[in-house]
Amino acid sequence: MIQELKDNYGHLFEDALLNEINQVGTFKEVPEGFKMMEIGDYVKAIPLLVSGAIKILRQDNDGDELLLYFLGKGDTCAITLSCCLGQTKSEIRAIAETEAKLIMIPIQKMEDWSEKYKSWRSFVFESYHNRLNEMLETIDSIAFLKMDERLIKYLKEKARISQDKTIHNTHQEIAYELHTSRVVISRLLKKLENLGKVKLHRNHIVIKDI
Amino acid sequence: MIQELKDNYGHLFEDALLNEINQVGTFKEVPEGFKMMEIGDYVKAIPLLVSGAIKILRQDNDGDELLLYFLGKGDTCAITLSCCLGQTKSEIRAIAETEAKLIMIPIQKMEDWSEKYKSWRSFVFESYHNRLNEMLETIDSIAFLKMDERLIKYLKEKARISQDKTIHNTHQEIAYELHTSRVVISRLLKKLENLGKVKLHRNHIVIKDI
DNA sequence: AATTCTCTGTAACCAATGTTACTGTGGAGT
DNA sequence: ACTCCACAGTAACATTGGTTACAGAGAATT
Repeated sequence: MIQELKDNYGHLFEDALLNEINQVGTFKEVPEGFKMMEIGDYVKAIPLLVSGAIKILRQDNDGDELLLYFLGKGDTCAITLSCCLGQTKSEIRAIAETEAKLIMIPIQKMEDWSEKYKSWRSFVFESYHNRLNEMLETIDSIAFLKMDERLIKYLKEKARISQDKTIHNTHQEIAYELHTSRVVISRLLKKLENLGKVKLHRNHIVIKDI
Repeated sequence: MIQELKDNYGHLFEDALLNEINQVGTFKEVPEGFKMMEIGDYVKAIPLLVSGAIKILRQDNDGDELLLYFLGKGDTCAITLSCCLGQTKSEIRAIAETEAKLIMIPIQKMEDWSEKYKSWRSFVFESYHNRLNEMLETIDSIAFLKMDERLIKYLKEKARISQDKTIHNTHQEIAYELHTSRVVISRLLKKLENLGKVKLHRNHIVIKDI
């Protein structure tokens, strides 16, 4: 039995299912920044995240990016599930935000387990539920918040998901994820620094009190 | 057998399931503008839409609204499914965009059918898939499009879903759904009229060529 | 016909955000 | 030490969208 499997999903899945996962799943470790899925890719396996974090990005026709949300341990990617079932192309890009460990499940098992295991069905539905809610959160942020509020929310979320009060990104990188320009981010960050909420450095930002 | 059920879902569900739906489902007809679900409501039944259209709205803490998407015939509300399973409150508001006919399914059947019927599982997963994609579309619109493009998209979508080239709304109502102000909408609509794309009237807008 | 109300058109102004351009600075590499 | 380069700070300006204010046009009511 893969230890990480038991630790992270033991309370969710019944033993028979855990055993099956153990048999057909493959363990995978990816470094920070690893591109796990690109827009247009076909999905061949369902990832169960056991440690680390993954960021999910959307891109428009002009190549403009936007961060949708982060996945943490115990999460799976509902959009991936969705793609698997429909055999459709990915609509999103997934990149490892930190180094991450995953168990990959071949998609053929999906239908099989959905019939056999109540706990698997619950897990899949729960995942969809969580992801729909994340999407609603994202929509709220874009539609109802101003850029300064979005930036604060972004910094908080990033610190939470990576468990690190220091954000290791340039202003440009943050600008990409929030779909705005570098100058705007620099401007707002400087304001936050003047308010004592962050401390700015070259290539990283330390969160003080937000 | 409810005729609308067979017409709309006959090709999707196996006969045994159709029979069960027929037995436990209740037929419901609602007028245009009927509020089918409010934020904070608990969901007691899953709606299968057989005719008409429903709009799904999001609201922030200040009461500001935003249209998420429309549901058409053959659709069900994935957010509702999601709420049913988690027994959580609704995060959205649902209002009949046109008069609509529905079949309401008690939520207890959900788990039952998920185990028994492959076609039901497929339907549920398909619904989630569609709704996630609608949400992505919505995010694209808000994040990447300017207000004039969003307005055009909105008018098109509204005409399509109601099968009517005439939009029966005031500028104020459109402004609410796009989360902007009446003046902005009036301004942009007038531009579209000058371009020959629409014809403006009191209380309604005729789409010419967009 | 006079009154009232809602809807629309428009101007003037303001705030937020995006763009362009230039500067300085620290670190990496030579 | 010198050069190069990515990164950050900042000013000046443009654009988009939001706000306020007011006028006129229908439609409904009295």
